[in-house]
Amino acid sequence: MTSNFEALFDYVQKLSGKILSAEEKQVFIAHFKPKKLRKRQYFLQEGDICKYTGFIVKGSARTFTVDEKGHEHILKLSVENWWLNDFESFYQLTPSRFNIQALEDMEILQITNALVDEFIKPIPAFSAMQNVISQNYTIAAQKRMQSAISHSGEERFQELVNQYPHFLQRFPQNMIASYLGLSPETLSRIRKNSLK
Amino acid sequence: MTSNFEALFDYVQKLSGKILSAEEKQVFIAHFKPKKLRKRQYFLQEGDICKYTGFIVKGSARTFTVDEKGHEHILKLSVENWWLNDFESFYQLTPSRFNIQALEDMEILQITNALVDEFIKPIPAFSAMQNVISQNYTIAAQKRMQSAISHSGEERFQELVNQYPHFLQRFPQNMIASYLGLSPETLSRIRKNSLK
DNA sequence: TGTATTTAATGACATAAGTCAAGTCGCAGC
DNA sequence: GCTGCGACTTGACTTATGTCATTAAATACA
Repeated sequence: MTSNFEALFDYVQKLSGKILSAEEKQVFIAHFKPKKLRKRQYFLQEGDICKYTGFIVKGSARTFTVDEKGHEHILKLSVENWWLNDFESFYQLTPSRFNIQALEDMEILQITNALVDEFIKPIPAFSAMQNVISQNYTIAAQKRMQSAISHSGEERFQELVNQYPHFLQRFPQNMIASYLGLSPETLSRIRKNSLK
Repeated sequence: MTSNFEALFDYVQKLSGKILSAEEKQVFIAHFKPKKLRKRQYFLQEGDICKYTGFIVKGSARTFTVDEKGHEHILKLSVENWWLNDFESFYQLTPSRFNIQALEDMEILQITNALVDEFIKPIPAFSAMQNVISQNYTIAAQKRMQSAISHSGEERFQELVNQYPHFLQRFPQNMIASYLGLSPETLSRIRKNSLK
């Protein structure tokens, strides 16, 4: 049962560059709760407050909105060793504008904001990890934004192929299209043309 | 001369919710260097390493890239009480992919990464401020990204009008267009149509 | 294995946005 | 007070992308 946690420990240690003591690991085990989600099950629904943040041990999920016309727009695709939450709702305890749904059966380790603050943040490796994540995230967000305002759909697709090649195997093409801000038909045509 | 620093002190105190002691203020004054930039002058050029981060006391700037066709794309517009830097280049000391140029005459307070780490980060109010900024930035980046993949040019323009109304007075329309990922002609037509 | 559901491809057409060129306006600098 | 440049608008046209409808293929699952 504890084996679930190895992925989390490895991840924290790798990103922080610090080793977790046996006592610190026990603190993680005491407060993170293992949870399973079935494919299609919702981790969060629009309008709800994101009470938990989850570390993804296995499986994948999408974060998306639904517009007035009923079209879904995927903001984030999440896989193993990423965190699952709506950052804004989780930290500010405000109703979320997003839905988060499992795309495959998932195993996560989840915890509330209050417990993070009280027990987990004081662990130096964890707060160091948070700083690294925050820095990486900022850089990635900037790149994605630059791509969005500067590049065509075809260019954005090529960048995704280069940056996350495994996404193509793992997610249906219509999800990829939505993530890129394209219609499924357009992505289908882009792929057809780029086979030359 | 010290009056320059009041804006910075106010900003740090407001965001962190902590008061700066007289000694801490002296640490800021000792390490941040006032610098003036003339309109059109570059704070950073593509390919250079962003050695400094600057707090904007007065004036404004744009962060942009130039693509193969010679078109400029504005990623960021920065005004008073914002920080001026390329985050990625500044923290990782890698050559920047961006240009940063003054749009008006500017007064900034600048400092190197090394000096921040050694003298400024240890000030509790400053590191608290950094956490708040990082959180706000992440939320803002997520909203902007959602907008980019979900909304039309017209909708993105309306969001900008609501969120940063003063930008319209302050920046030429072609800069706004570039920030929104639109051609100047398209933005001109959007404005014309939305006058109904 | 057969059947239902999801996903992908494609054609025909509509709409959004970009491009190029021309012309106007306003203003900074000589 | 000129002059020239930058900013904005507008029209004509092109290109990219979206929409709708249909069919085919892949997949889930009973």
